Amino acid sequence: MASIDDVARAAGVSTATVSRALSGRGRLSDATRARVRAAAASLGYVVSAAASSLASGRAENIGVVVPLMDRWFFGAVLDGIAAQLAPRGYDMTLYNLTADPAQRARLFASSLRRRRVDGVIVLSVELTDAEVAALQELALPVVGLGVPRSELPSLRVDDTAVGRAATEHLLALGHRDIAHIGQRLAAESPADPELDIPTRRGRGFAQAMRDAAAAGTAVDPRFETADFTIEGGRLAAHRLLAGPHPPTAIFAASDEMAYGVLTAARELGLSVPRDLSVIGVDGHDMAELFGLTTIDQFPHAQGERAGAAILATLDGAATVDGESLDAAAVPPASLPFELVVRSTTAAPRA
Amino acid sequence: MASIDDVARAAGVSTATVSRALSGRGRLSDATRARVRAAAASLGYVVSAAASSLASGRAENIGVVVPLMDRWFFGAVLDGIAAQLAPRGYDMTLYNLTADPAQRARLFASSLRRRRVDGVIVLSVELTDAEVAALQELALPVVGLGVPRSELPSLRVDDTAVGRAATEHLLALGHRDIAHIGQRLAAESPADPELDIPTRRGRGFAQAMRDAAAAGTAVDPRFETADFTIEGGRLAAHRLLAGPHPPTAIFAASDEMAYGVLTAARELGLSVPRDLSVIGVDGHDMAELFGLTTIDQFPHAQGERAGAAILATLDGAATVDGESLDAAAVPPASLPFELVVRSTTAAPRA
DNA sequence: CTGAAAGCGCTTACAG
DNA sequence: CTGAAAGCGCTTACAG
Repeated sequence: MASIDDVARAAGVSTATVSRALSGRGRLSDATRARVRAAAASLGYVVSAAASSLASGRAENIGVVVPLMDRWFFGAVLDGIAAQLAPRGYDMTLYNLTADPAQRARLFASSLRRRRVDGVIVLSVELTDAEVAALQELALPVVGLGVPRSELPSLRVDDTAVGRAATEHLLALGHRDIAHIGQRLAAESPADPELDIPTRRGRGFAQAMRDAAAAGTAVDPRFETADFTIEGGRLAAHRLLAGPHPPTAIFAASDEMAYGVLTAARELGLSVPRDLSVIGVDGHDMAELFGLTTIDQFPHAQGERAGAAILATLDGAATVDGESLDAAAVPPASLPFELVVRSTTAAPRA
Repeated sequence: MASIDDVARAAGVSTATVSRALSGRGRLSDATRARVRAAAASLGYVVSAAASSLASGRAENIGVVVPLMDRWFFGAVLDGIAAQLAPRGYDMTLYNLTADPAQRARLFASSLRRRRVDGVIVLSVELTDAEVAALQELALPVVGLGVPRSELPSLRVDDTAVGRAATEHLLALGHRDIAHIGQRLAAESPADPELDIPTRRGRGFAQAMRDAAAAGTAVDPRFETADFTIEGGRLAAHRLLAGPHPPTAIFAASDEMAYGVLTAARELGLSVPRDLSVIGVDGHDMAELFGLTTIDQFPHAQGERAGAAILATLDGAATVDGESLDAAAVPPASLPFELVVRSTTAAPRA
């Protein structure tokens, strides 16, 4: 394995010059640069990550904290992040944040503190105060995606608006008895950014129903709590549809729960959308296959934005040099979403 | 950020002793070890990955090469790998191997050669000869999972047996006109390990049908090629079902293609399994939801095995020290699979 | 069991 | 534009 000394010797320059030629940092004549690069290429020399990182303080690696690896949604986000990082030469190392307290403690107390990464992207996890503090003490750029914490620069879609949009679609079709499967807004509404995603979608639902009532429409909002899995959605739908006065439409806070609702409907012999309208949220891979009406939130594009945001923060930090990290480098703008109407929603039967 | 010197000073020992106490390498009195660990804990000291890696040659990081990030299957595998690596303190960095030649070249020529990882796991990708050579020149342990290359130690399920099992299930139900969607075995059969997964499943299908014919059953095998996406499966099914003499059963080489077949059947007004039986392969997340009969190959467990295999190779390499890497540390045994019968397969109509 | 010291392979002020 | 040299923060023979 060739070292920088081999390249220096082959090109007849110092190792300092090799470093400059290969990294592109510092001025250098074109001829020298070309000669060094040719020597490096012919020797198959590649800079050692450890040595470069130790000397420069740059790891060229981004840590991504993900709550679940085996969900399509996060895979799509990761793909979007990688698409931004790879062309810039950054690697991506994954950290799974489970529910296990020991595992979480290890992640924040050691894994993330080894200086292996230049920045971290945190995906849709609910963090404790101690964890947020640990993240801040990292002295590394952090970008959240759907992380309900105002202390952290975080990209997010306006989930209250998402909840409203889904509900308003059903109201516009003429539904009045509408149920929401997700998370119900608890008594008092805390400071906005602190609400988690499910709760915000639930609030959007409640608001839209309240507005409809205020406008004179006799609505009947219902809530069921579920855990964002297919099975959870299925069970919640059964509870909802078993009653004497079942809803004519269900707004599930995720596409996967909506699939569960579809399953429950089939099990009960209900025809969708004739007997029941169903709408989800995410823009899941298979929503088209199911003909599921949904609010697409473009997860791949979300990943790209998060990747771009962390790189921008890094670039900014590099320029400013030494100054505190600029959280403002992360655009506070809401991420886009879009209602996609397919065949699981229609007007209720007369 | 505390350094090893701070800890040494606080504990009243040399940095060598701190290193030994924290890494657990080398003999050391219990009292000293405890004192050093206490000092490190109270200072919040964590070893720098770069410095440790440069000095020791160990990165405590495994590279995973994946062809697609946004498929459930790979997410499940990654989750299995991470479950093995994390408790051992190993990180996992992801490398997306796309179809883009420039991107692939960059991956093998530089990303993987930065010495950022101690070993690499390669997931279900078809590698060119040059790529296999590049992997071998890495002088790093490599474990393939479903990689059709005899040069690389690779874990795999016996996909020919998988193909046979799926086909035999349909034959046992009484089907005779059976189609396979996947990859057809080309003219001559090359050396076994070099056949890719789709081709091996196709061969299993062909073998089972041939055996049935030899046993006196009048079978009618058909093949359609598709790209392992839902849409590809749907299109292939349409071609198959449009003809004058459509098959009564379809064996799709992946669950996602089977979902496409189910969609096509619905579009054509065919009832499953009354008019058409469908079986897939994978044990996909949503197979249960669809009631899809499938051959489960336990992807999460596959990831765990691959993670354990790479760690075992690393441990072996550490013990043998200097000797060439022991490919035999990877168990050549076939990975398990299992037929899961649900509601998309039944006897054909009389 | 413990320490002094060399060395891992780069990067980057500092000079010129 | 280029080089000599210090230094990044550890680990590990080598001694004792």
